[in-house]
Amino acid sequence: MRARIEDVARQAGVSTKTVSRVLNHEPNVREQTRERVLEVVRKLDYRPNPSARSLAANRSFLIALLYDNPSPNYVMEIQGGVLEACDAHQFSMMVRPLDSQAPDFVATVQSLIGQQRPDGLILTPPITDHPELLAHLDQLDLPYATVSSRIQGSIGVTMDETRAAAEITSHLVRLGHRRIAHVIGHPAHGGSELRLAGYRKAMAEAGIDVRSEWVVPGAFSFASGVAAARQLMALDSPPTAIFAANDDMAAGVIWATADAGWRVPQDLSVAGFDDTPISRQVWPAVSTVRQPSRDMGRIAALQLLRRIRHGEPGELVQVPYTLQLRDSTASCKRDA
Amino acid sequence: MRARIEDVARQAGVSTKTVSRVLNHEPNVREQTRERVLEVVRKLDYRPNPSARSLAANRSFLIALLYDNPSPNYVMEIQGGVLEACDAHQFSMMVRPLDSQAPDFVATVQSLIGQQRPDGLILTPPITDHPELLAHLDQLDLPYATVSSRIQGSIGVTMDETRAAAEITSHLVRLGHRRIAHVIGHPAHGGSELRLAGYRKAMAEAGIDVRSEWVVPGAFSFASGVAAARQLMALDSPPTAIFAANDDMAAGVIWATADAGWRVPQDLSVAGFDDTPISRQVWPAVSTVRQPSRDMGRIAALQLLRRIRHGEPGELVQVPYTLQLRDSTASCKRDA
DNA sequence: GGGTGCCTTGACAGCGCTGTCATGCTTGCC
DNA sequence: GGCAAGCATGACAGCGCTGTCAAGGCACCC
Repeated sequence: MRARIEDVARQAGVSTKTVSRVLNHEPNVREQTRERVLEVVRKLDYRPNPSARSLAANRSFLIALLYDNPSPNYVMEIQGGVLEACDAHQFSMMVRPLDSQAPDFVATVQSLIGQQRPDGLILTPPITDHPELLAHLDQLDLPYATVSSRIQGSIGVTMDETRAAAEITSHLVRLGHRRIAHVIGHPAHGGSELRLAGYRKAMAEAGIDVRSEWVVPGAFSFASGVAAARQLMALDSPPTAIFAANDDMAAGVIWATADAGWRVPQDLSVAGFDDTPISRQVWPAVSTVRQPSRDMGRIAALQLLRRIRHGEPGELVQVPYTLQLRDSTASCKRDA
Repeated sequence: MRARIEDVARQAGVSTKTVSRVLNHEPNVREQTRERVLEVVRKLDYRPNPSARSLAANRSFLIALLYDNPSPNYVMEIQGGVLEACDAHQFSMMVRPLDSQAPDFVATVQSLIGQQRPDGLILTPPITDHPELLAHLDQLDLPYATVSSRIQGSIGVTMDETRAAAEITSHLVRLGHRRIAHVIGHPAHGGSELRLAGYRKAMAEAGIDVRSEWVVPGAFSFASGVAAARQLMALDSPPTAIFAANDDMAAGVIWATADAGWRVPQDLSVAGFDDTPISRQVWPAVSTVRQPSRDMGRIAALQLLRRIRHGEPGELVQVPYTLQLRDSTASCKRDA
């Protein structure tokens, strides 16, 4: 049978409550007592029973990571970061794939909360952009942190997507491109607008008029990249560069151009966003914007835990991005 | 305040124990009583407190999914399947990324078990092939299910990888190829051997002698596919087809050939294994073997739950594969 | 009619922790 | 020296459920 708190208490010559104090880093324990307890804990390899702890403390020590199927790569990275933070704070993590477009979305989340009773939630895009859910959570007074979103008053982690999108667009301009198209992301995803705004900003700064046919809708999927590329290649005066709002779509664009016999980057430059593995696994490798997804997961979880554990307000941390310039972008040949 | 079992019992006019019986599908409850209880449960939207349940029942109602970073795509699929099964049985799932090569691997798992106390484990490759861990789990008498492995006496789910590998190799033979190379998977992964065996079997059946330089080591990564392809292309008489033991490596092979100016499938046919999204996201799309990963996750979890919940032995279920023939394989041109 | 055995139900203890509150001890200060 | 204030610690109840065991009710049989 495994050790219980009572065994530790007896061997250390203190009450169970004192052991509990030591284990939960509560104040007002003499240093000498603390050490004695910790020694017995080590000796017996004592681990508190999480169920008993949760029951008595009326908290689950659990946070839930909610996602709605952006790329598996992205989710796995975030998940890894969140787990890292949870481990460091004796919390556990549960994951929940969801369909944020479903009519019963909020009810589904509500049911999940009712069953598993997490102490807090981590929301990833596009779930971060679901006002009805956020309102519901606020009403329940259930803390949540958002990843990569700029919800007013929210805590979590964010990135300046607009500036990043502008920067990679400017990179294309500097290479000599003028006819630069943009494939928009999924409309339910707040990042789509921000990236589009960045594209427009950079184009405006370069003094280039954006023709309406250069801006085509996408859905963050490989397939939508293929469709967008076909549409753009069919224009009378096709673009010489395409900035897709994520890597999957950029890979789709490259696939479609290869399928049509175009060469990248000679005939067309292609840029993506996110630096997911797929950006390195197509040929040529895609120039893109790297966001530190794993760190973002970790930071979001840490902000949430600060809030849950210590009642601190928590903040919205902005993380840096970096341009990853690879082989899919080059100076403009076709117009030369 | 949320409803407790006592509230349900009072309103239904029964004891708490009877409510407990109904909720846990225990036998010997009169039908009429059961219905009355369930009605009150619905009315009050009662959900048992998982911590109290675990504490009293001395079980965690938790299963742990252990993985060591094969592709994120694969893990996400398995994870989705396992979650599905858990949801259907009121269990929860925790996930755990691990490094199965680390010296303290077994100790890490042990510590995880000690802390979270899962009622069972789901092992995914290559963790399924770690004899020391399996021995340890048997000794602890902690049930586990394996995915895609053929451990004697284990429960879970498997696929006939050897036959699948033989079949896709035969497909290349039928296209007219004779110089067919194979890129082996990661050596710690049991599937690598099985796929290699299938390749050899098909070659033998076709009466083709396998030259030793055609069989090159890989590691299931995109980069290892690139390296293997470069090695094979440098041969005096390079192969006309390459069967890589997974899709990531097949994508790497295609990348390397494009980089070297070879055309697929005109100059070289390439086949993969697994049917992960990457197989459709490179150009040309890769011919591969599809295994129903999500179903496999679900089935493995179901077998494990049968064992945990009902003490049934559980079995090793074999699932079917299908060949996905796409554009990366074609009849042999170079030798014609 | 009475005994046997099964079905159905309930009383109650207790799972292993933490919150509350009380207690004794130390320290600092006038 | 005496008193207030704060620190360190422990006793105890109770979190919400399930396991155990006992008991009552009922059907069925000889």
